[in-house]
Amino acid sequence: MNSKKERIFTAAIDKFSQKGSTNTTMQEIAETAGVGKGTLYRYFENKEDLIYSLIQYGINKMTNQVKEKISQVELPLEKLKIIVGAQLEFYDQHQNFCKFLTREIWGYQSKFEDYIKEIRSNNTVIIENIIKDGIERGVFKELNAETAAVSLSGMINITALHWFMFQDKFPIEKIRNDIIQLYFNGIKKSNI
Amino acid sequence: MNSKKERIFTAAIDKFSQKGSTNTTMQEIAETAGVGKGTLYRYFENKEDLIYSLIQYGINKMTNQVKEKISQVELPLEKLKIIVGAQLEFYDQHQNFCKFLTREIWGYQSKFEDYIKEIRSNNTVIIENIIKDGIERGVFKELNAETAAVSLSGMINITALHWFMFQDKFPIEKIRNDIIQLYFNGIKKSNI
Amino acid sequence: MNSKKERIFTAAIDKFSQKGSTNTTMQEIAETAGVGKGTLYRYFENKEDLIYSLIQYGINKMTNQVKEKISQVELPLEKLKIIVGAQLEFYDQHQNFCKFLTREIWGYQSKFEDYIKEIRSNNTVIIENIIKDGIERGVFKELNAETAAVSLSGMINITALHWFMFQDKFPIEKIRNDIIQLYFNGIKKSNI
Amino acid sequence: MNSKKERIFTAAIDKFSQKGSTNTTMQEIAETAGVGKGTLYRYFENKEDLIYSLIQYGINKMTNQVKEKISQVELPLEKLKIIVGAQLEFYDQHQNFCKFLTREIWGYQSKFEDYIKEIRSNNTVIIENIIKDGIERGVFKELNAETAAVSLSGMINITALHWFMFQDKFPIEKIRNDIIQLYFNGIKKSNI
DNA sequence: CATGAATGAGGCTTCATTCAT
DNA sequence: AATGAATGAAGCCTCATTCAT
Repeated sequence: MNSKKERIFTAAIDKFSQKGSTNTTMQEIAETAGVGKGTLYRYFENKEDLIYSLIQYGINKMTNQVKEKISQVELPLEKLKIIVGAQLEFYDQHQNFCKFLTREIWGYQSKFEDYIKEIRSNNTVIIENIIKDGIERGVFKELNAETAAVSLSGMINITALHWFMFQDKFPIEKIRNDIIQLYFNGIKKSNI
Repeated sequence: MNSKKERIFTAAIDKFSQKGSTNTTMQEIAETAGVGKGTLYRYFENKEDLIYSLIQYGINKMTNQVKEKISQVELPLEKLKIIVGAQLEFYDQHQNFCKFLTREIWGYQSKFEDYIKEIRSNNTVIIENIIKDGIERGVFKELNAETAAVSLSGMINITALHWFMFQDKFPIEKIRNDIIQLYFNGIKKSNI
Repeated sequence: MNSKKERIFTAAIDKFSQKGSTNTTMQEIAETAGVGKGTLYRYFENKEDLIYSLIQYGINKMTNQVKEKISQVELPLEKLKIIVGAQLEFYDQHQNFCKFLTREIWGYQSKFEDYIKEIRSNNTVIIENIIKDGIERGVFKELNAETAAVSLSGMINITALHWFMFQDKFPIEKIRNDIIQLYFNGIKKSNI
Repeated sequence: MNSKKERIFTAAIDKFSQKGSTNTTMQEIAETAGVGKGTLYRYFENKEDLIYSLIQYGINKMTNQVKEKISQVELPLEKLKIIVGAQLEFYDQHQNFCKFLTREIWGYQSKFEDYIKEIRSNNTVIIENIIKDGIERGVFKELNAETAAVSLSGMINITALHWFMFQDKFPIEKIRNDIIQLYFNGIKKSNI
């Protein structure tokens, strides 16, 4: 990856996460990246392309990181545990990207449609498949796998976002344990 | 509430949810509402004010609806059950507002900060308090109440959004049951 | 003169003199006059008409006041003395109108052309004729009467404006004497 | 001075003098200058800044021209003579600017306040000081120096404006002599 | 008669994009 | 290849004017 392109990526994520993509000017990105405005257009067709590329780049990075880790274990339960940890870790390392992504993904219908589908298939579907596998193996309850998968995604994503925005520190281990506990066994105390 | 103001509200939510607030022009809103451009400015100081008012109006409506319903039961468990149902119901009735809100709320610190705080205290905190109550009563596990509350919010919110965007129908009862089941007892099959 | 029309006139002069006619809205005038916005249009065709009428009204008032006074004396010298005093007095009584007028008169070419001509013939020409008369009678030097007339106008007008803007009080008698002294005998000390 | 900035200056003066600054659009200025609308904003922060800069630029130019000339003579009488000539000359060379300036300077307190003060101190005060000097030396009458200075300014300014607007030619030498004659010795024929 | 809600033309300004250097 | 001056489409907002009440 070209180092100048990386600088632009970083600058763009930085700005986008602070002010949103629409409120960030190409000028600002160029300045932050320390390149000329015209240079942006050597690496990206236009602003939209920059946003798309950014989403794709980040999603791929995150998905690959997650995929690699879950490939090392076999059981659905273990896989989900790893996903929660890996996802939180990634968000922690890339808070800005996380904010940016959340905002861009739940937004437009039209143009981003395809990208969103792709993100979905790259992300939620992974979880969905693990859950289906778990249901088949008889270790998970017979819930709608899609709902269950999206629920987990929502828990992780929104909790991370919430902590970023309203708290100073992000106690990742504690949060991970709570989410796993919650998602696996529920909030109710088992009253043997 | 003035009927023309309501028309503007509706038009704005409609457009904002489709294209995001920044990509929607005042012109478009006026046209959709069937009023003149200048009329918008009789009811709202400027575009920002329109967005603020919209968030506030919707949040209040939702919160009131939820608050009223949970006041009718006593047990934390029952309260949470009702919240899941009421929240999904509201989202179902106001899909566009739900999309708009999710998009506006997550992302930037910005000038919306205060509103977001308020929204939080009006919404997540309700859940948080119920959970704290449940923990004290010994019916809920000793998790971080904040994380647990935000997790539930995330589950409901993102699941609803997901169904709106990727599926034709919104089987509210089924989803409600799945989420409650998941949140109360977890995904793991109890292996007595 | 209708009292409501007078109130509008007064309000308009007040606002116009403070912010200029272009920066004053019909709304403001209506509010200051204590009437509805629509009412303005019962008395004036449009904003331009209001400005025109205002200029005309003020000029007429001033000219009449001056004309009446100079008709009481015969000699050119006496007439000029009276004009200086009367003009300063009028400006003093109608500072706002004076400011407004100066700004409007030395402005546009096009539309106001006719009005300006009229103002000129109503005002400067009076002085010009007195000067011509004085030259014929041999009491005034043989200067270009037009230049001499406009010069006096400029002296009076700009001096008044200057005092309004940069000094708290307007010592009208002192200024009148200085201007007369200056205009009649010049600044040079007569060196016997 | 950047040539494109000069072109904008010239275009702005041209338009402003014809229609007043408030009735001139940035669009028009851009077109007249032969540049794009956006280009104006590379050279001036906004319309107000353009007006300010214009006033300042012109005033400085005029004042410098005058100052330089009067520095070459010593006697108050000579200095004033030169000022009348230099000022008329400048107005003649920059008729449009003269119209623009007169219009902008007189009228409102507003935000231009500071600039007007500066203009005053750069312009009228020069005359005022010469007059004070002359009074001390015993060659000028003991009039209020401020009134005397502003009077001369008014004579020159308004006479120039008058000739520009109502006459085809501007017989600068003749006007200069008349004004000097008038200001030095008065209109009254000395009756030995 | 009087009012003020409603309108939309038009002004100022921003910013993605181009292109000459 | 890199730059940033230049551009003009497009957005927000104001305000003179109209007209139903």
